[in-house]
Amino acid sequence: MGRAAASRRAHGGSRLSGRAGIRDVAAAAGVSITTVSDALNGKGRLPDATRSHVREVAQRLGYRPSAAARTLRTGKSGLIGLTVTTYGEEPFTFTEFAYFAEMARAATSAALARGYALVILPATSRHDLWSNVALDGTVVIDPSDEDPVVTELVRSGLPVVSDGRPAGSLPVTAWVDNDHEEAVQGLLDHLAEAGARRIGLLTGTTTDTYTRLSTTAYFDWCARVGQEPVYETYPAHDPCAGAVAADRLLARPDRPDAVYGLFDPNGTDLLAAARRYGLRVPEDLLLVCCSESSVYATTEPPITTLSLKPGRIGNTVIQLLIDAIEGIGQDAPVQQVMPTDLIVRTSSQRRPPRTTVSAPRSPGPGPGAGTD
Amino acid sequence: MGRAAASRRAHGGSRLSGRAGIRDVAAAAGVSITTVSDALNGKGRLPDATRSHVREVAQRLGYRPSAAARTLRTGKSGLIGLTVTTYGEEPFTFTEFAYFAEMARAATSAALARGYALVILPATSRHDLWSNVALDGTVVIDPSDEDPVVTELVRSGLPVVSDGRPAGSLPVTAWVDNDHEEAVQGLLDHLAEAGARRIGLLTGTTTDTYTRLSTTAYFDWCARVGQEPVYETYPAHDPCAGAVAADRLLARPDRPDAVYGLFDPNGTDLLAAARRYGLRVPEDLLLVCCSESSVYATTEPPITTLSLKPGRIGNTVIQLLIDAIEGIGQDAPVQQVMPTDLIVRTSSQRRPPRTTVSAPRSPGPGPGAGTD
DNA sequence: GACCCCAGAAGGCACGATTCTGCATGTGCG
DNA sequence: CGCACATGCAGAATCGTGCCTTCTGGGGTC
Repeated sequence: MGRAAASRRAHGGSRLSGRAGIRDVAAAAGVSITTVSDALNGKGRLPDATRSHVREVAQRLGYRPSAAARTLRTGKSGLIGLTVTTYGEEPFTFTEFAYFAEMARAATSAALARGYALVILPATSRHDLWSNVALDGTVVIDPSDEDPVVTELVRSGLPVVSDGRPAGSLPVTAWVDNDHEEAVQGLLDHLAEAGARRIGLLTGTTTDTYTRLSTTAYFDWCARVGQEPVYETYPAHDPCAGAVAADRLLARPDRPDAVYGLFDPNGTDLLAAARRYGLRVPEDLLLVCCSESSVYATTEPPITTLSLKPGRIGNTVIQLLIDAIEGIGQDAPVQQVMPTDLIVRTSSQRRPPRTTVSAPRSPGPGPGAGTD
Repeated sequence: MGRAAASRRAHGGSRLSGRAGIRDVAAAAGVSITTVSDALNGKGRLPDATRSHVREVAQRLGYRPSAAARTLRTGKSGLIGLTVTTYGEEPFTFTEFAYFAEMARAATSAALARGYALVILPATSRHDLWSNVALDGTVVIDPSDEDPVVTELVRSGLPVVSDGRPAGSLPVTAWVDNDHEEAVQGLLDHLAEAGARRIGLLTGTTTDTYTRLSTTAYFDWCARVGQEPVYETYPAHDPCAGAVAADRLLARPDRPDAVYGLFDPNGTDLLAAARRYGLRVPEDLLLVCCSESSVYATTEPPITTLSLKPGRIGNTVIQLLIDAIEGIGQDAPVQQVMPTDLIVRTSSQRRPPRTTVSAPRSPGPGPGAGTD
């Protein structure tokens, strides 16, 4: 008892710390600390009268439980890491493309709805930073081959869900990805149906799975239909290099009559290159690029885009991760393949469906904000 | 002593908890907990031999200090909230525009360099979420009038630095903003010099300071040069409404011969509207919009943009916030105004500087990734 | 020889919440 | 009337680390 009394005296009520603690609430409500905790968390067996009384006192004192103390005790922080792999030497290319922005938006929203918050953590950050924040789990976007950070995370026992198939044998808890093979094949079929005889590819030099799978699918399709591959590569993190590569592709002697660009800015790059060479789109050149940007609805001409539906991916990734954190649905499949969406516009149709230009951003199945 | 022994026995070494704690390191190194803590944090007075020995043992055991315990003890979590105000009823429009993306990128990078991580927290999230994460400070992007979340944060004693002047008398710790008056006036002068007689404005219905200051600057400029204001407003969070408003503006009987669009997508919107009405850019219509997107370098024609330099803003905001958190430089000015950058392209020049189209994305003073 | 000083290391409290254990008090039933 | 049982609540251990305080020798000085 002597120790308890000394301890209480040392606290000195709510004078020392600016904010009210659970002890202050207990004292003000005339109950014990246990009762306050139980009343606020709905845990113990208390009559409604006590419960509401405690809640009211806590509200009046402006009591906010300490996140650090709760995390220390329960072992759960309610924080999810959002790891963005950096490309090359670039300091941090988060949201370089609209994909990341939309994916992060959906992930944040989904996490918030289940009571979690997202912490942005680039993969290149030093390890001491990772240990400086208590995470319940991590989302990894496009993990590269044998990412040391991911390996470290998994070894420390944290659930890790990746956006994109993990390369190599990265032991992630679960992953979500698009069906890139089907997407590329369907898109190439679409171009061939529109009259393309030789389809070119603008792709990247990076080794992430998206680039590799899409490029492989292109080669497979070429082999199947008996076309010689026509492609140019460039480091995807360098926007200037993309414009140069687009130029190279259209300057080739075996110039393609249709091009698919793997990265977001390729659409405008290819359009500018086509103008330089006097190629009309879609009459002389069919164009498709993978992008989430809405600018391609209003370019001249509007450009057909392949949407990876990053919103749906971000949402799914978060659901899987939180399920793993909370230990529910462990028997569910740990990998999930999601469809893509080809938004057909003028640039990939030899005969435009209408001669007059359509109304601006018609409310049809356009690139509207699909929040599902 | 009896209590200590019982306590140590209850722990049972590193069996119970999967990860090694500081006690395990102390036991393995044959020293006390205090010595381990001092050795790893470089705090006490220890010979280098002991220090390196402890470090080696900790390394061998894979010891990672508990972030929660450290936060509880020190009161500092190393986490900074990144608050994004939501527009209207939209669930969460984070990175709707390239501005947010670039600003968040720079802020993340700057915070990381000083040992902090960013937590994404929409302003509409319920209060219980805010108390669920221990923050050392918060960045608020474009706080609206008397934002309840900001008021709550400031009252809880946390440093709050806002991107954009706080509306009303929001008592933020510091703020950073562009010189919007000067930017708009300089831009309108530029258009007038290019031959514009009647300059229109495409602006928003929201009450954030950016919109208000820019619109006011437009009205002031009009009053000064004796031009009747010609403007259309629309809810900035709705991309479709932007296209419609652009259409409205060009359909007016007093059609302007130059337009400034306050928001990122306005450039393509106005370009599309001009095409619909058969207006040539820049011959019949001069165009400028505020945007950080690089697509305007390759549109037909390339569009002059006003860059707010979000990277610099994000970096400055973080520096100010961390300075306030760590209590250094309190006598420094708590508000900082930063210049903007007008990137002049074809759309605002009556006489293009060269008759031939320039090379793609020339390495000149273009919208390159200025990371400073 | 007594005294002080100081490097080096250990002891133990406290951060603020959760939660297990357990006591006191009503209530139903044999 | 007594025992089993549910209810309402308090005490105290505990999470893992930081740091304030204390202890212990060994060497130097008067």
